[in-house]
Amino acid sequence: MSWSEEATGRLNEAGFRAGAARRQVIELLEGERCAVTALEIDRRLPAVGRASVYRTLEQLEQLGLINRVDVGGEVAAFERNDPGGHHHHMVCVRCGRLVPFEDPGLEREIHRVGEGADFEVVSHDVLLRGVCPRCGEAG
Amino acid sequence: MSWSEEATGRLNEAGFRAGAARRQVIELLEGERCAVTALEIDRRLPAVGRASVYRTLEQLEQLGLINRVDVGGEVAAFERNDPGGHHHHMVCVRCGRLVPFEDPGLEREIHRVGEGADFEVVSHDVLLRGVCPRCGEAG
DNA sequence: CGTAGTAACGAGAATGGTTCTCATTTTCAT
DNA sequence: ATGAAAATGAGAACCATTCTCGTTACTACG
Repeated sequence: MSWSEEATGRLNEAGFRAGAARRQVIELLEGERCAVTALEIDRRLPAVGRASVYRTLEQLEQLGLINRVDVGGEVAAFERNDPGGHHHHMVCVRCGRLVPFEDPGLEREIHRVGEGADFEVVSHDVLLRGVCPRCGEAG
Repeated sequence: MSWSEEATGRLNEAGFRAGAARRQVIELLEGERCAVTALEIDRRLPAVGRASVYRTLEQLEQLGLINRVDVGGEVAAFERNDPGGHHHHMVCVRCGRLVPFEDPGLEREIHRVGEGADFEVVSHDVLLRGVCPRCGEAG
């Protein structure tokens, strides 16, 4: 079952009705492997109102179907929560490019830290900041 | 040498003049062990203009004297960069409380990931989200 | 010690992402 | 089909942040 089918099903179970705006936002997210900002979604879906974009993102986030990604504090970005594709991000401090990576060893270590903490940890984020190969060459 | 003395010295070297607004912001940060938002600083320093708060934070960040901390995408928070006290954060998803922690094993693992990456990594952040002990009791 | 040049400052306007309001449209159980 | 209630979109409101600009204050120099 694809992520968009999973998402539609979970929304139905949660008591939401069908609607064109939400369907389009979900389809767009389905086609993105990494994070997209709310405004980019809005720009790419001229037929969908801003309010609906934000509403849909909020609903999807609450159901755990997408994750919010903070890379610089300015704008929030979102990506679908694919259980098999858990990853983190490197962001280029020069050009802002966002590159996903995964690392099982790092995951194990984070899990260990969570076990030993007072908090009941439910999720985590790792962000590496640096210079991407393209900008590194450029000097 | 205290952090505020270090900061003042570095600002002098960088060619900045002395000024009352910047001094007050630095003194406030000196007294905070963890992250504070720009608006909280503004509220706590009525004699200092908003513009000066943001200007000072920008200058301190560029000199590497403070770090920006993103915990939820809404507002940016800042804390002094204490070389001996590198740490990360756990944020409570219910009450928003921010708690610092450090873990050498995790640092090693992040360093290893950075070595193997295409990026030339210059800094990193880790954020654990969960329920703090206080909120966990409350149900 | 005065002075001039210039950086630092504060008030308030502008900006831009996000959230809210509300009238209209669409869904869906009946 | 029909009607109650959810979903939607346009635009206003909101709020953190940045910008503008006239004023203040620091400091190098005389």
